[in-house]
Amino acid sequence: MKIEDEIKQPVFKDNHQKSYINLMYTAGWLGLRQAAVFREFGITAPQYNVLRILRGQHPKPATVNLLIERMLDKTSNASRIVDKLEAKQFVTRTVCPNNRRAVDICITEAGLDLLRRIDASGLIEQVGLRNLSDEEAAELSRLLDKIRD
Amino acid sequence: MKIEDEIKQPVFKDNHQKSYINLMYTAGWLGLRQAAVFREFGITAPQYNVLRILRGQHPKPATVNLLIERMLDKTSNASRIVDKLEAKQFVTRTVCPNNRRAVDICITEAGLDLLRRIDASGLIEQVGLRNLSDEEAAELSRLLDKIRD
DNA sequence: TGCAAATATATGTACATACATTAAATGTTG
DNA sequence: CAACATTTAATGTATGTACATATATTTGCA
Repeated sequence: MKIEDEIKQPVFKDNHQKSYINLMYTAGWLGLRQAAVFREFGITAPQYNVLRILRGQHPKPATVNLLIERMLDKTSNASRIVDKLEAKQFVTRTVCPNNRRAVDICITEAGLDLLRRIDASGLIEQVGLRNLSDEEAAELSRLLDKIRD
Repeated sequence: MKIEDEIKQPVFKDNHQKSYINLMYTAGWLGLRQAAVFREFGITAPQYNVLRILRGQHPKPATVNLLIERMLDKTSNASRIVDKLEAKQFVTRTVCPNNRRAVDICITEAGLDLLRRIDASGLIEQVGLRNLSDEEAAELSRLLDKIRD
């Protein structure tokens, strides 16, 4: 459905405004679908993103700083997301021996297993941009990079 | 900056995954900048969106249902956003006489004035997609519509 | 050495989001 | 018309977001 119909706004000031609104709307639309998948597995999207970063580091630990650097939403509160994952025993948190200000965060076997099950389900791909061709996906990424220049 | 560098992830599974992550990241990036503008005027982005919808209806009232239909994030809690706007006296809320389940929400003169000041500041345009040409903005919107098909 | 600045993380507060539930008013139908 | 279903909005709870502030540790340097 076109964005005009989705939000029942028949006319926009210009293509820039229309595209901006479409971008924010579509990100929310995708986020909702993604969240529904994660909910089946008992986590949220930010928690999933943190787990993926930790898997990328495994078996090395990550610090909160490293998580913030790599998270999609850089200003989100990594500490509290780690709190939730720790409560579910998907990560461990230990004071870093070399630098006692920092905290070493590691994904547990249960965390790795959860990611494996999510990957194996194939549900993530179904929520993605499967309607776009490879070329269209590349062009979209190019335009998005340009927005942030 | 390219998305690979923004989140320090040098390689993606495919263009679809890269583009998906880029979309979510860019929406957050734009949202942060937009929020900074609204903060200067004492409101948040969802509150601004509700005020714009109400201005579009003015002088007719809107119901909570109408707001939900037209909001960018359809699942957000329109009731509580209206609470905040009412506390700042940018909207009024009165029980609808024809249907006492519903609530008539109207933008006040102070609300209209706030929107005028935000528009006049030109700050919104500065946060938008000014790096894209008109054709690129149109192409982006087309791709986004296709994602949601 | 000692003290200020920088670093790393955690916490507090206000707001928003997501979803389930509740409460009141209205519609429907046997 | 009475019982039940539907509609409309508000509320409860858990999580996340944005930013300011606090706390502990380390570093730099006078």
